[in-house]
Amino acid sequence: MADAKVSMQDIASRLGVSVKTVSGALHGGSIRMSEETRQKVKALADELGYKPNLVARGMRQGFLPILGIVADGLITQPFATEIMRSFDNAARADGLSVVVTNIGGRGVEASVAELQRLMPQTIAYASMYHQVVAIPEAVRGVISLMVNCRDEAGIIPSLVPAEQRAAETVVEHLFERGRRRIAFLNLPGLVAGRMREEGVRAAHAARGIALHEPWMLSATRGPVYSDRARSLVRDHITELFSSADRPDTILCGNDRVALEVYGALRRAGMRIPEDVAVASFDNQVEIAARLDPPLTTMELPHRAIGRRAGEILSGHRRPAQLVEEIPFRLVERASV
Amino acid sequence: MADAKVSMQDIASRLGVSVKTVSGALHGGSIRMSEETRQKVKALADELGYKPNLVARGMRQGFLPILGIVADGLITQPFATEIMRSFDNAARADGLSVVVTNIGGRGVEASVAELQRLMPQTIAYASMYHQVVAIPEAVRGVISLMVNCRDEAGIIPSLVPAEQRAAETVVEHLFERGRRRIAFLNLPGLVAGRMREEGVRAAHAARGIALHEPWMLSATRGPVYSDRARSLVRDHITELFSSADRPDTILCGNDRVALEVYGALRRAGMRIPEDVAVASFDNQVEIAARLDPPLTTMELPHRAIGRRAGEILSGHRRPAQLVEEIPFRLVERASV
DNA sequence: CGAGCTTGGGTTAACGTTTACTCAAAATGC
DNA sequence: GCATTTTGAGTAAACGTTAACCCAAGCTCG
Repeated sequence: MADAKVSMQDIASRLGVSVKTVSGALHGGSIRMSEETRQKVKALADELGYKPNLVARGMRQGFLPILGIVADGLITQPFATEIMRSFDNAARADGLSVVVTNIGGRGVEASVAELQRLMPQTIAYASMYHQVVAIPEAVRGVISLMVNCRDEAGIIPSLVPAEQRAAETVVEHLFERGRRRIAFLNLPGLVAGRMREEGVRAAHAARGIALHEPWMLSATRGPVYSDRARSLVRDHITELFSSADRPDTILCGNDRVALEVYGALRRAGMRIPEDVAVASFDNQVEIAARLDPPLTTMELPHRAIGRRAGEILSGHRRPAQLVEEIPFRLVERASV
Repeated sequence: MADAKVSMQDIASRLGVSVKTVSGALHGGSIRMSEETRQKVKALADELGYKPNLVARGMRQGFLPILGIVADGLITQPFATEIMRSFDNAARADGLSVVVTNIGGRGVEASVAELQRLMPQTIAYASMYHQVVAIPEAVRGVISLMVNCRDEAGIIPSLVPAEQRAAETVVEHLFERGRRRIAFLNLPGLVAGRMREEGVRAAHAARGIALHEPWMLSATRGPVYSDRARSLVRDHITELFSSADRPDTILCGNDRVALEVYGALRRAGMRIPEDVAVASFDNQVEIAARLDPPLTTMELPHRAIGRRAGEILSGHRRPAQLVEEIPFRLVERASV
């Protein structure tokens, strides 16, 4: 109908009431008012196409319906856009807009300061990968949730993937499939890597199956797996299959490592899964689903993390505990 | 220093001047005022760590320092995050925040309405891939730039990749490398595909080299290349190399098609580039750089588009013309 | 039936900025 | 030296919304 901006004043004068009456009628239940007046106001507001001016309201209340995100590499890395997407959906359902600012080179404090200019309702810190972040004390009070990471001081509520549990699950799954001789090509430089190793050990212990210590290997020289580490993976595979004492399964630190492992195994003449099973973590679908055979992998719960974060930040739920762990999902494909 | 929010009023009363004086002093040059007062105000503002309240200013002026983006699949598709990233950088340099809203299933009007609630300074429409979009008349006036797409009515300034020019460039490059018999596995359902075909034809015409019509092929059945079209690509390759009249180059509609072509050629026993060269469009690095041999491809100018869009939207430059074409870059690798 | 309570709604003042208007003092021109 | 212009800065209103406060009328209850 009408589209030029309609203010409460317009509604009020047409109805011969005061602005406060209009505000009260539209605002909700708490203000006492006759049902008749309320309906009258609402009807006219609808008819005129009234949209509240959020900026004016924001000035009054001291904040805007905005959810600020300090993104640590998030936009940059396409892999983690899942988080953003489900986050965005959850926020929109509550009438909140999401404003993202990348840390870039600036540091957390500058990023938070930039966000605060728009007076967001809440600010969250979201990381592209599972890490432990040192949040400067000055901004600790203003960040209300850590997404896909934890703060070093252990003060801010956090949402992280249940790494250890995921490792236990996949190892358990391998046991069920009759695999007993598992080699782990881990990424030990990362938080996720360390926790997954714990899980692998715990799963073995729980079943009373001995873990072959020399098979706990590193897929990387530095902290992160990169193309430069390719040869290292190949060497590991060569070594593993040169002796008679061979593993029946290669568990990989992530799908990219698995990609390399596939190549190395093929070169070594091993068939997957007949001669050796391969399993992994992350479920980076561009890799995992396209490998031949498709890769069994533990899916990072990015979507669930985003959704949960949205719920918490828009106020529907409180975090279950200070560090809430979100479970992975086992994606069974043909490699086991 | 001081961090509790400092308002102009605070500065004014400490200095014994009026608020308007403070506003004038900080606002810039146009208001007449003694240089002494101005300096005094600025100094105290600095000392107190004054940050203007953007929301209050926004209410007064009717808009916030926000750049609104209606994203058509942009966040979803990691491929195009390049645009967003350089966009974000350009905007931040001007003190603007970027607010993105995904169209999702809602349609343009609803998305624009949502954005407008925050009173952005300007709104742009950004697409994940080069397309022609029908912008409803109601919101035509409010969208000031089309990014990586054009509006059907030809009214809104647009920034698009120079598809035809890119095709000319790569074909020219192939000619220079001595290739004369080029087969094109195009994506004819897309705007980009149609324009690239024009370019391929134009490049042949410019050099007076005959184009072999049966080699202008489609890599897809539907409009977009998907995994389902794999077999079609394989069939084309088989066919092309079954006769004696063979091409010496396969130009692919995009890198994913090239990926499939690599497989089909290998199966057919053809070596790249010795027996046949392969070139492509997009430079999706995860594919193009990792293929063996690495793929020569025309890089989509996503970063340049984002940067240019940021410049235009923050007001530094006007678009050169209604539809501004941003050139691709030839990325030479070993496949030619 | 009157005191006190409830109800419905108006009045007014904020929130922090910007800006149109005003006005006094200083500077300039004759 | 007086009239006029320029300069510097104050006053006040406005942006749209919310909220503390107030008041009048009707109600309940002893």
